[in-house]
Amino acid sequence: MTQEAPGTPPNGLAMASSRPEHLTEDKPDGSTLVGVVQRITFRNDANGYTVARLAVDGETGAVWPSDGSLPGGSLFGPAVVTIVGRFPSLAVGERLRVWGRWVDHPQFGRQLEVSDYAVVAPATVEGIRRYLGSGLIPGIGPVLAERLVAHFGVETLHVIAETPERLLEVPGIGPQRAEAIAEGLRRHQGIQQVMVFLQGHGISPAYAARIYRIYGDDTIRRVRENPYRLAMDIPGIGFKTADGIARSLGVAHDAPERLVAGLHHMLQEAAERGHVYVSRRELVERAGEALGVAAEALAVPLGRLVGQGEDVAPPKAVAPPLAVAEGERIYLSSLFRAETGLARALLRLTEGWGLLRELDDGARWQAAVAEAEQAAGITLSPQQRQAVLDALRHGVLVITGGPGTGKTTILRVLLTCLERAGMRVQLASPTGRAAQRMREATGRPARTVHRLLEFGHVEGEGFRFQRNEDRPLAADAVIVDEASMLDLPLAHQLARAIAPGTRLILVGDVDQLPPVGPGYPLRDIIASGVVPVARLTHIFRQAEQSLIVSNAHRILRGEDLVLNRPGGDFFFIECDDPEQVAETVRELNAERLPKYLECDPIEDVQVLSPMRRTPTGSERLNQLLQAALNPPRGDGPDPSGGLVPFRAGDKVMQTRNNYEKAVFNGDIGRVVGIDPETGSVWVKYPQPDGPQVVEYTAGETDELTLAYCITVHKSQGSEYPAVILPLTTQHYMMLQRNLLYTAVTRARRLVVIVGSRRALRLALKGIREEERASGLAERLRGGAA
DNA sequence: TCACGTAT
Repeated sequence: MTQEAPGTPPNGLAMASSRPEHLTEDKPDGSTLVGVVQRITFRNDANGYTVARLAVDGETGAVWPSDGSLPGGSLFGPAVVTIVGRFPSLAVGERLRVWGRWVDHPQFGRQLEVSDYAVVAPATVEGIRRYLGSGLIPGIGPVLAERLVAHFGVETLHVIAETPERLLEVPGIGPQRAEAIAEGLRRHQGIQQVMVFLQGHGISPAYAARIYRIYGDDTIRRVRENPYRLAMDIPGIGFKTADGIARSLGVAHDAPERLVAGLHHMLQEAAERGHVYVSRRELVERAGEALGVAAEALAVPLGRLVGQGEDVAPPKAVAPPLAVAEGERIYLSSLFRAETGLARALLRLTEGWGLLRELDDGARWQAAVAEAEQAAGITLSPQQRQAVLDALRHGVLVITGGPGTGKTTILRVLLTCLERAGMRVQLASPTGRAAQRMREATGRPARTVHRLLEFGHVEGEGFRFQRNEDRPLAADAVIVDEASMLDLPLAHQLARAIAPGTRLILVGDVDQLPPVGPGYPLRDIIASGVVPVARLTHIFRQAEQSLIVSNAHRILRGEDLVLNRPGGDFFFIECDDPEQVAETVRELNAERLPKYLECDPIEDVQVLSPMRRTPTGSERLNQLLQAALNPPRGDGPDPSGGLVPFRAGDKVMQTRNNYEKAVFNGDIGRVVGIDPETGSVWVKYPQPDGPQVVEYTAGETDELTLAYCITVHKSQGSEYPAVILPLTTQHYMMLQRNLLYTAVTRARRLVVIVGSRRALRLALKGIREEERASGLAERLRGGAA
């Protein structure tokens, strides 16, 4: 005999309210049952799909199959039925009310397909014991559950929820334990309720859990209030998901919050493509199309997005507007702040230095440079010497030039000069690997810009940069290499952390690939004409007649390339079929190039692909090249039994910075050993002071990928004797001048492009190239912020 | 599912 708690039980455990509220108590077309979960037969944690056995209560208004047949059980005992459906979390012992439809499964017989369910308070001692002991409630296991139930009986749940202090009556439970138990139960019930609600609107359990972690018990209220907040607050949920939830909640197609969120989403999408702002007209047109509303309907929402027109909806809280309108340009607020802040900081850094230049005829520094050259055993060209002098005499300087123009040489002399003058210098770069190269080139410590600015977790504030105008970097000069990789937000963080009086020197090649994030500050700073720029054009490294060098310049100008000159260093093999391209790449790498250059096919040849996927992408080519260049030895089974995805001898690349191992994203090495027992892998990396062998445990090998072929993006900042570049029209999206330029300039001795003429032409024309919208150059010229 | 960086 069971008694279902009448109405809403005193402890609030009956969870009728946990059901999506749009559902009525009984569905006319289905069945409803109440029972205790006996056993979980099957469960898929990824989507919550569960098959369980439910021991059905006697008189709870159960609706049985209309043909009168009893599903399972007997006429006399409690019926045990199979229920099937999606349950975000379910524990043995839980008491459920389920709604659903009877189906006859060919293999498993009659079962209830559950469309909705609610957790009901377990009302029997046994039910409560099983529920609490299920392990689903943090802090309570079977033993403790037993003790609690033995003491409080059917009142147990009521006691925990309402008068947790009474838990102290149970021997062995102290105040802390009592608190933990109450909290555990409350939390579990909260999660249950939220899970059911979110599930009802088509959100996967994984996301539901994430949402609950952030919104807590406030979840249902907040999601109902404005589902579009999810897109902003929950990582991984974008506008599209939020829009789906909104639709399910019945939010109108032209509801103001939908349109505001849609506009915001368009701005974010533009930022992902590198744009700092979007013109009002383009924003409204594109958003109108995407949202399926007339452009005119967006005028008011746009006003609300930029913080105007509070009359539309009274502000609920004093939240800063998401966007800023400046004339016809609409910015995301964060990017507007970054752009104006960067301009202001740079202008402030350049101020006051003019006076120094006038007072100082430069003689003092000229002498210092000459001394430094001597000390370093380097003779600079006049162009290079001028760059060093400019760096010493200006607040901000850009040094830009392509590969081989001597940026590293300048860096060394400049550093010597500054240090001899007793100045403190800080070296940094946007990537860990570039910082590592800087360390090697200068013999001085160099860090990522993030580490320089002490990016890290601050209690109660999340992640942020801890160096800023209030706590600037202690240095007389900050030198940043590979500055083309700085995006607008990072450049802003950097500039604001530099005190007036500290020199900022940005070194980079502005023709390489644009940064990952929005904006292209190095390009804009140069274009503004406000900051002195030292342009290095003279190429020392490669012979004048090198086609690699001259073709690199042709690429930048969009001109046709000079190809296949006998004895030359720049070849094009025409090939239209992607499969044939892949085969040609393999043959070149494995056979022809090693012979032609008398070099090692793995160490000295690097295949670069514009993409990862496609038949000529890095993933496929890696498989092909691994088989060709490092075939399995012997024909026995893989000695590691498939535990290790690599073979001894494989060329591999580290894919994220690992300071503990001192290996950085983009480092390439060779597998020198594998332990088939433990799955450990040893990789040898070349280092200036001799190769280093690094151990990876089985769990760490996911930091590595095969590197016979890598993407052009990953190759940025590296050089190789020979480069092979597959180029097909399947790479359409990626065919840009910067990409071709970057790929080609990675090669010291030889470049071979394999692909279609059309693809090459597309890349030269930069057909897909989109100028990044940015107002930084104008702002710098305007002199104001 | 274009590609790419940083941080715990």
